[in-house]
Amino acid sequence: MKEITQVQKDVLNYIGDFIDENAFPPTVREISEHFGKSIRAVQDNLLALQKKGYISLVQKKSRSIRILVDDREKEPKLFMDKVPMLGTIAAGKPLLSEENLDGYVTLTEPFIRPGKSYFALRVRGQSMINAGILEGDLAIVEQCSTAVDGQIVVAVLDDAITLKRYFKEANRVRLQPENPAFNPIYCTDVRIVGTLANLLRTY
Amino acid sequence: MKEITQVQKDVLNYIGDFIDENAFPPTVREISEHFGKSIRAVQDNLLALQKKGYISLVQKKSRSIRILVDDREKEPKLFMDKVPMLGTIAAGKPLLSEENLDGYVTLTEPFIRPGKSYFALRVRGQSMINAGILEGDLAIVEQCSTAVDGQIVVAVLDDAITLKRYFKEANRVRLQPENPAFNPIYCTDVRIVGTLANLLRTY
DNA sequence: ATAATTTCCAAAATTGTGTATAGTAGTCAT
DNA sequence: ATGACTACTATACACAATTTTGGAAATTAT
Repeated sequence: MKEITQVQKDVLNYIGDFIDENAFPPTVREISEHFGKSIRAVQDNLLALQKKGYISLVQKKSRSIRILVDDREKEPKLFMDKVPMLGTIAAGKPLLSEENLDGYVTLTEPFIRPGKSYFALRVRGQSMINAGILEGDLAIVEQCSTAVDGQIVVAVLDDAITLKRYFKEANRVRLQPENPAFNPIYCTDVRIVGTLANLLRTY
Repeated sequence: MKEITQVQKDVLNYIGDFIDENAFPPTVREISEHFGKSIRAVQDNLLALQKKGYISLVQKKSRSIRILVDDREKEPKLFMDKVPMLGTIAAGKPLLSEENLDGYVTLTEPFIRPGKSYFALRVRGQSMINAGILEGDLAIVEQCSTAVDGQIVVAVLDDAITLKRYFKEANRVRLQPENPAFNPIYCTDVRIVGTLANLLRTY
């Protein structure tokens, strides 16, 4: 983004403040009156701001200033998104298909990050209890197809979906529960669909 | 709120759509052209909408329509709020004072609910490990000063703050850890500051 | 039934508004 | 030092936009 001058910044911020107050943008004249300078001066300012991509203008339309980049310092708006919640997994359907969908949860940074995809999954069973993952907890899973040793992953095995700790061994993959009552699962053909990003429990 | 007619509703919704698309409101002319009716007709519509409090208009200013009540059906905006995160607890200071504050986490429904107050607390120690609450987890606590037997509460004891399961006994309160290596705390003078509402763990 | 409200039209009056003309002057990089 | 950009004044024009004037017909409430 091109740099803008202090004068241009002042004009841009005035426009932003005006819109906040009035819900519609100011006219060129209103801006010129506010700063006590000529109409042409403001025109030049606006043209410069437009050329630099900070605002857009529609030819011959009144109050057609639209702010594209708000330069005013204010709390940065935080990233927020709906994360699809998987319900019962229907055999033979893609994981995130309509059939498997069970609503959405809305989460914000820093739990989810822009540019990554997530889904949510209700934990079933006691197999991860020693990792503090209880039945009914909501697992927020970052979608990815590879994992690092020791990571908790969501894996698909014969149309079933499971949450386990991942370990790569010589010719196989070990999916390790965190509960002595459960045995590890060994498999050669396993599909990793995501890694555990967050755990959410509601009391 | 006064009822509006279908014609008025159509005009109001068109204005809303126009603003969504252009970031500035339409002129009376643009509305009249869109509906293919006279300028005066639209003026009457606008005046009616203004009188009923759905929009505001500024005399003689172009594009000065401001929508006060958006009649368009759209997804209900979900409740969202910043929850203060408590850091190290400074002795002798109120719990939610500036000194104890360590930023905010933003959460949404259904984890937090409108009308209730919350704070967040980073879990320290292993004392609740058998309840699946690990060191480093983020506890979302609903502020309240009473608890029900068996609930996990945040209690203040001699300027220290602790997360335990609450049990009322004959002449005292038992704060029960969820770890056999820890002993229960018995006290007569305990202040409950909240109950555990959610647990959030980031991997 | 009668009043009040709503909806609409055409045309004219009055302001508002974007844009243009014709300059002056300063800064900055090449 | 020369061009590119910035910033500004003052005035003028043409079209845009709000508002007014003076109606008429349909609907709704009392």
